[in-house]
Amino acid sequence: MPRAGLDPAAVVAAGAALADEVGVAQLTMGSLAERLGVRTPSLYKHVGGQEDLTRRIAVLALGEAADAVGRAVQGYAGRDALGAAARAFRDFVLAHPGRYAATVGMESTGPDDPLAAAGERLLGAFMAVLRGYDLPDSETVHALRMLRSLFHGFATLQSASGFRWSADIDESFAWLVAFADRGLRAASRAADGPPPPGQP
Amino acid sequence: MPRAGLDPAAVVAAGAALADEVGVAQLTMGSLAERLGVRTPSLYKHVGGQEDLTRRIAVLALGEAADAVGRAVQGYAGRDALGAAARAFRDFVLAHPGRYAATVGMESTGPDDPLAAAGERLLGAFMAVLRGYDLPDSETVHALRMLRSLFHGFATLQSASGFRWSADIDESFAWLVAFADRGLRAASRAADGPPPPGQP
DNA sequence: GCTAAAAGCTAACGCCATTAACCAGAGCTG
DNA sequence: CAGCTCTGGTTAATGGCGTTAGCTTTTAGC
Repeated sequence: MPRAGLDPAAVVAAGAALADEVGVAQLTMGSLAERLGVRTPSLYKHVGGQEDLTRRIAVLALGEAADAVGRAVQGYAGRDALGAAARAFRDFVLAHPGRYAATVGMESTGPDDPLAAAGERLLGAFMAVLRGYDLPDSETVHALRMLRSLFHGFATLQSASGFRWSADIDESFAWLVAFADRGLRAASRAADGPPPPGQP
Repeated sequence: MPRAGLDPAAVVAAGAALADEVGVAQLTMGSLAERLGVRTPSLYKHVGGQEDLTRRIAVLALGEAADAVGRAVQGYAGRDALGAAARAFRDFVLAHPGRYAATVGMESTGPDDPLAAAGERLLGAFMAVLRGYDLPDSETVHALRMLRSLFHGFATLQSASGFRWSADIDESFAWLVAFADRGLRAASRAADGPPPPGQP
């Protein structure tokens, strides 16, 4: 009975890959064990159970997304940084729909939860983008939430085939990024001069 | 053996209510049957199974959301309509997290799928909002997708307690709506004059 | 080499979704 | 009013999945 040589990281990585292939809802302990050439109960030597497994997959996904966005942003600022970050994030979600889906609805249990740290890193990558638009400090958190909502929403909807109409999705995404860029530049200008009027 | 007097609509309504209480992932046929004072297999006389049940819950949720947004928008235009629609949508998702969660990742099987019709109605409600900003026709679909991504993303993230920091979430939402409004007004102005320059 | 922890296995349990087969009651029909 | 039938309920059974318990074998450290 040769050993398979598994460890938690290998199990989580295989689980994430399988989730990308079949969807996180169809990720079953049995199928993952089969993929790893092992019997189902053996997995419990490495992860606490299904809940723990998807949690670790979510941590992995957030970390990878943070890396991808952070890497894409390097050397760019302003609109270019925003575009690069947006593209990197969306590409990641589309390339890894299962592991990203594992992150939605995942709540961090405490301040020392690795999930919280991974989330912070991803937020930090977007924060770096915002630094290129010199927003008032009071608005940074709002802008961050806006970007997160926008990109998370778009990626989630596209990943779920939520856009029925056949209009070009890449074109919509580019429009959306340009929209966010214009808005952020306007908001940064508002820090210098008077804010844009409420009624044109 | 007195009859419970169930019908598909009653089962779906009870399922949606239960999903709101315990989350769509914990919505089990057994718990729903117990809630209805009936044995589990009896549910199969009214719905085709769990897949069919959550599908019907999603249709119900989309229809209710469309009603709520459509009602909120009545009599308003422009920024007021956008704010009313945004508020109505978010309130709905937060009040009914379970049934809304049933809609994500739900793909309509064909053109005569009731799910498609319900989705169209919700989109139509947001389309009415966009009519207040006279965008070029070519941009309407992009703007629609932007609004959908933005609101879906925000509501989903908040519903999942995804915003860790304590900064006021209502304030962020108001900022986000104002941001979208400014951007849409700029886009409508772009239809008249030249578009805003790429580099300031 | 010996020992002990780690990593695998089989067996068993319980929950859940689903199906089959059966039964009672309500309403229509004669 | 008697009876038939359709409907909405029932119990029983099946199969899949997650999980736990207990055993065994390999590996690593002394």
